[in-house]
Amino acid sequence: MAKHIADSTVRRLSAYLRFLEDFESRGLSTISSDELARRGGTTSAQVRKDLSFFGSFGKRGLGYSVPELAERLREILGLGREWKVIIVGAGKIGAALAQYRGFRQRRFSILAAYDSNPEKIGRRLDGVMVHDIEHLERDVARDEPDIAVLTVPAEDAQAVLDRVVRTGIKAVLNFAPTQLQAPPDVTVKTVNMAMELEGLSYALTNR
Amino acid sequence: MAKHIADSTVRRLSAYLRFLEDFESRGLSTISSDELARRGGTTSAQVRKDLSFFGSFGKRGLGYSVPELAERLREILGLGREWKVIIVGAGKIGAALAQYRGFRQRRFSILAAYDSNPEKIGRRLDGVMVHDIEHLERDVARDEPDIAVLTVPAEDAQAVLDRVVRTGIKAVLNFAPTQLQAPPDVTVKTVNMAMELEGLSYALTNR
DNA sequence: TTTAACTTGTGAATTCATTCACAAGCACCC
DNA sequence: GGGTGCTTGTGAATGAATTCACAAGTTAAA
Repeated sequence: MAKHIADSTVRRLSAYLRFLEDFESRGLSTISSDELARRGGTTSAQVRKDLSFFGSFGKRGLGYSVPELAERLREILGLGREWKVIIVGAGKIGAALAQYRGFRQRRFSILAAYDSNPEKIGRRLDGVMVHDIEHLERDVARDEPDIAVLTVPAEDAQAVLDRVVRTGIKAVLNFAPTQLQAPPDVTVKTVNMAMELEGLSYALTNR
Repeated sequence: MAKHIADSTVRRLSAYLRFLEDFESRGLSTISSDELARRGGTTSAQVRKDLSFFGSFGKRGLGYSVPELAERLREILGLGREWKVIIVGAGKIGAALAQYRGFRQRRFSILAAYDSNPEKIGRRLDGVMVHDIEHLERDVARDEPDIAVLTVPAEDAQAVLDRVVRTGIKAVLNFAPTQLQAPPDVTVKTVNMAMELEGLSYALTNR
């Protein structure tokens, strides 16, 4: 990939794809940047600029072919294949994620969960087996998961991340409310509910 | 508030506060912008600029007083008071949130959960009672919650948000993977795991 | 074929956010 | 008191993201 694409752009592409799939299922064949923008809470210029980083997919005067654009976005986002996921931390959040439909819909397949608590090891979270974290390295070498989801307490998160990174996994989704350090070739995305809540508190206070 | 403060700035303030509280508990009395930046994965200039929007809290040559800056940040973020929260949707994610420690730590107190499924109504999620959503309007009028957390299926999210907005609630944390429309005086923050996962897929694909 | 109505793709302009760079202030020591 | 070493606060410079604005391409209808 020649140019660097902003994170915000990738997030919007992801949103556009969702609308396109909705349109696709309703049998619509074309859509304009304007319509896509209205759904995505942005502007038509933004939609066209976002897409222009990757090529020109539309027809002037007409708009975009829904199935074609959807397919191109799936390609760009790397959703044309299955991604293998492990969950590290079998607490409540881990359990909620194990049954989350969004994973399957996008062909993210959950291989296993890991925990250090003997009471949890051997149980199942919605069909996902909880293994002893001591087997993490062995299992990763065997199953080659692409993504690790971290749902461990904040105080353990950095140590667990370091361990995950050493296994060679290059993508991590972190739910611990803490800033993590990782080498540059490992992508870490953090979902931080505490931060969102404080954003709401700020908004409620300063108006 | 005179100037408009960027979302990214507020998120960083939130991160700084977390480190400050950590320092506070370890009894440290001062901290430099440089140290704060190292922890927060940013630069010292960024830290100072962020704080400068709200005043000047440091001492040249010395840094910032840890308890004082923490207190100021709590004020700025509106964390000096209790916020009342309701959870709408008593599925797995709602259940995970009901027991999430981060709420209590920041004095976000969960009043109740709501669902339309008769099997869930009357049960408890970690001490939080699940009520019939038909009582939402009555209960909101009585209890005056500040924040609604939406953990309903994506296809119901907009309708439920509209209903929540009509009760007068001005802040919503949405977990449904969908773009929601709300009036400008209502702040909606969306936590979209699907989008984060697709960001990881993109990163893994384009390297 | 010509015209009218649309809509894309994209440089240029603008707005917004981050980084630079340094004067000014403070603490400590000689 | 003056010098040294640090660190803040902030205008100015840079960089990044968004919006503007319009030429160029497409369809459909007259």
